[in-house]
Amino acid sequence: MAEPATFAPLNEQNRKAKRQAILDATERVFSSKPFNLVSMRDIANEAGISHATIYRYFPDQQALFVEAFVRGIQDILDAIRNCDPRDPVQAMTTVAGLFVDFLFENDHYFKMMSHFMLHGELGRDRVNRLNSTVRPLLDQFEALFRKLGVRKDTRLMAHCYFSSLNGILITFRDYPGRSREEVHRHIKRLSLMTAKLFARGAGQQA
Amino acid sequence: MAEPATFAPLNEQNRKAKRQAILDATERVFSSKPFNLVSMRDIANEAGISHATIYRYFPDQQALFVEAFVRGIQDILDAIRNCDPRDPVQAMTTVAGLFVDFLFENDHYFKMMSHFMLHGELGRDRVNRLNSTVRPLLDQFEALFRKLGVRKDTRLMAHCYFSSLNGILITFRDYPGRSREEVHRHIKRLSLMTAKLFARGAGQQA
DNA sequence: TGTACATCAGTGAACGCGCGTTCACTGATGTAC
DNA sequence: TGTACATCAGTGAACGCGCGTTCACTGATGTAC
Repeated sequence: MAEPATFAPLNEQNRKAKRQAILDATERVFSSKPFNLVSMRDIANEAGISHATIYRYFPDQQALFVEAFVRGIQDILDAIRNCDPRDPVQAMTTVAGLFVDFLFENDHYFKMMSHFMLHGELGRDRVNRLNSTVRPLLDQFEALFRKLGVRKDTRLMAHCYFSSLNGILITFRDYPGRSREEVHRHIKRLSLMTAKLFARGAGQQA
Repeated sequence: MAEPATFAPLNEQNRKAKRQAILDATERVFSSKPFNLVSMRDIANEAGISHATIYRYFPDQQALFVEAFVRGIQDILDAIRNCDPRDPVQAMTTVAGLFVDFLFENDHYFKMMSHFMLHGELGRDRVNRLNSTVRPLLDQFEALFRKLGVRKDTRLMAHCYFSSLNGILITFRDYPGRSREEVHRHIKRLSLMTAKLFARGAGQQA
């Protein structure tokens, strides 16, 4: 009874490492092809395992995708969390830039997010998992508006700001006939314009 | 040579009517189930014809969907076009309300739009067809900003406004655990807040 | 140290499904003479 | 009016494909005695 206990955590570590390896592969596949064409076989192939093996680590495809998303956006969440809030007007545009840049460069996260948002067929638990992942971002936005002097409806404003940036990305990411750089510049311009608008509008409201 | 000419238009009319009937059926199916589950067989079934018949009227599924979308959003485009622009501040919120209400009630159009935006795999011609359908909306927005006194970057502002409203819809339409009415109220509140923000920000810029 | 046994990660093959699209064919309608 | 022919809308069956998931099995590793 004592010995198995010393082995269990080791196996558990092993399992975690394998899970991470599968998530790594998932991420790589996502960056290489359109979201809707990513299959379990692709991911297994990329990870160098059989596709059946994935089901030993994740109950189904949805769970795998949700985990990959949650893990993948931690970096940008941290970056935004660490944004210097002493000059809130400046911080508004910085945050917008970070958000938009990250989701433009790593557009598979964005596609996953949109996919989850558009297809409401996720189970309650998984929706909650996604929501609590995104919540810190809204908290951060809300804190900024408060620093800007807004006293009323700060949460709603955060919602507006968040969805505006989302909207810019989804609406203009496939501008036809424009190069990737042109699209990026356009998106960046729009998001900075929006950031200023919100910063100004918030200041005025206060 | 003379007789066939008198018959041809009649057949052409017939063809048009059939096309419309198929588009009607498409619309009905879209309202009844999630966008990604709509199949050619569903639509044929709803129209009371064989699924093979659809291919006599539309070259492929994409063309059918694009046509259904273009036809379907004409109503809302007209409604927004006829919006009284004499009080531009008021018009900003009215337009936002119309836009959001319509796309919330008829969310299949919204799903189609998002789908087209997310999957850049449409041919150039079809993307252009979609774009020129949406363009009047941007024109209308731009005109409003001009009325509000904005002189610079009016097109960019219209882009911001358009994508903000889009973003609200896509971000909050599947708020988990909220009733349809609650979600609608939330979306409405956010869009009016955004409209005010833009109206104010534009006025200030002027 | 050696042997019998249990566990379990990993797997290739197969299941079952639904899809968009095509094909060969039917039959009604209109044309030519 | 009658007959042979052309056209073409409409169709059910079938094609070909790819998917998520499951299953029965293998083989390596660790355990018990």
